[in-house]
Amino acid sequence: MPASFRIYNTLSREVETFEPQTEGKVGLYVCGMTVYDHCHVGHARAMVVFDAFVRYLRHRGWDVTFVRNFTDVDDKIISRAAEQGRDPAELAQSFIDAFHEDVAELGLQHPTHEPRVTTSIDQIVDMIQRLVDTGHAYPADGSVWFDVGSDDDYGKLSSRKVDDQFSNPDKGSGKRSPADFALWKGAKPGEPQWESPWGPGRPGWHIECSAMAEKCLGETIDIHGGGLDLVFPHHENEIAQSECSHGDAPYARYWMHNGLLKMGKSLGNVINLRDALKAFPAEAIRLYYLQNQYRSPLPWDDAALPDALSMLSRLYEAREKAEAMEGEEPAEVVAKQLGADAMKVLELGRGFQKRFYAAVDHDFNTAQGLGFLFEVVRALNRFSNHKKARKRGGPVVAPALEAFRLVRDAFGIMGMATTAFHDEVKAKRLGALGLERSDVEAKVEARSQARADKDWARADALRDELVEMGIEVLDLSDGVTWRVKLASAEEA
RNA sequence: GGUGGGGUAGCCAAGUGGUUAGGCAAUGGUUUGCAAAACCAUCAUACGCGAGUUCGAAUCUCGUCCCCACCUCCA
Repeated sequence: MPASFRIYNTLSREVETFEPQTEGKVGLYVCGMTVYDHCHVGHARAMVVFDAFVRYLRHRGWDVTFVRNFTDVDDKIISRAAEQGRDPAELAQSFIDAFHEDVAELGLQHPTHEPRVTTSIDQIVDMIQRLVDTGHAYPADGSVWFDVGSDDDYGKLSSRKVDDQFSNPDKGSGKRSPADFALWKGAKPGEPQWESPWGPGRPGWHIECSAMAEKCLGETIDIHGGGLDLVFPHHENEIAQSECSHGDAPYARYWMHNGLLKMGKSLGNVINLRDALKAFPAEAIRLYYLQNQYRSPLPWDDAALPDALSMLSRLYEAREKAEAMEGEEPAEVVAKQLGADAMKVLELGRGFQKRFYAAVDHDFNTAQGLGFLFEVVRALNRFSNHKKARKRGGPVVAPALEAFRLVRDAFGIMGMATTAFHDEVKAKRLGALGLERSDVEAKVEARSQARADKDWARADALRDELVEMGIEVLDLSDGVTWRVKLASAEEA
């Protein structure tokens, strides 16, 4: 029996309790990429939000069918291909491959289905035919247009009135009304095209999602997701197409929209996901998105990923301390003997799951859920300062370790072994600063020798050189280690 | 102009009427050969402004001032 959750529904503008159509099952459709370029960090937010959402629902016992499409034929693909003298299909495929590489490194799970427009032409033509047959669409000059005036419900998702939005009539397109939109675009010479009852052409942008959703999930899907910028016109048009071709069946019961990243060409801060992944661990990028509520606009600047990496390091370092703790006694006994700090860790660790579920079940509030984890971390760090924590604290921190595992399963964060995490951070940060690991280690070793010789001046000079390079040296009680400074991250 | 969403301490940010959310930065302390890291303390009786409802409001109501997004391709 899956756990109940609540989610903000753009259709009602309220947080609602999710009611499945079929007991225990969730059908989720999320608008994917138009593959004319690399996935950037803005796309990645949507990818991560819905990936984590699916993970979480599955963790909570739901049987989720997750569909995310590719738009692999489109005006932008065609014009980009023309610019580069490439074949549009080849260009689209190359960016699909690149996307798969990028999101695999980002740690995304595969959707249940990943339909493409070019392999869904039959379903698209079929849906257009149904719309033409029922009087909701009309052919003109080799294209087919959706008749917005034929749909009384048009505008219900975006609360827009047709008259307000379209004051400038298009000329020469064959459209009856400026609000009408293309279902089928008549072929132009040299462009990709398919046969249809209305002549050769290709699908319009909106119809593909309606057709692919129907193909993979049936007439009514449980949750339709996508970026907030797609509400109008894309999702509004999807509703119109699907509901007019389905009779009474609603298209989607819940509409879930993620907020956008504050980035854009005008801000000059558009970063490709693969470039971000070169400089930062995937989990830091995931954490950056999930530490904010998914509906809020999210700032994007040079400090974003360094900050997220700081947070992530704090989590890994705390977990490492907890993992190192030993002991076999009953947790209560140890906690009582070691004092209030031990009691606090035990208490917060044991209470974590309930608080975490409560937060995330309420409109997928990952930020609050992670906030609770940081409370556990603070208590854990504090407890770890106790002399006897290392030898006897194991049972006390066991529930805290369970909390880390829960976050790993639910969000796909904290999934690495500690050493692997530190290695990845070093490799990526050194790469970003243009440093060789062997050079850094040689200098660190030289400094250790100077320290052993009590040549403090030389040791400090070497340390200054390292700091200058962007490396900070940590003299811990059990040895010397080093890390790449995060504050010097300028290139992200 | 239309539609929607916001304004919470130095910055980011959660908050589902009533117990210190959280993160980052800064300053002081513990620690250290000196640092760093970690921990502790402070900045924090914060909620745009003005009224109202309530025993009690960041949270509800009304008014008001700003900001942002979308309305053209966008995640």
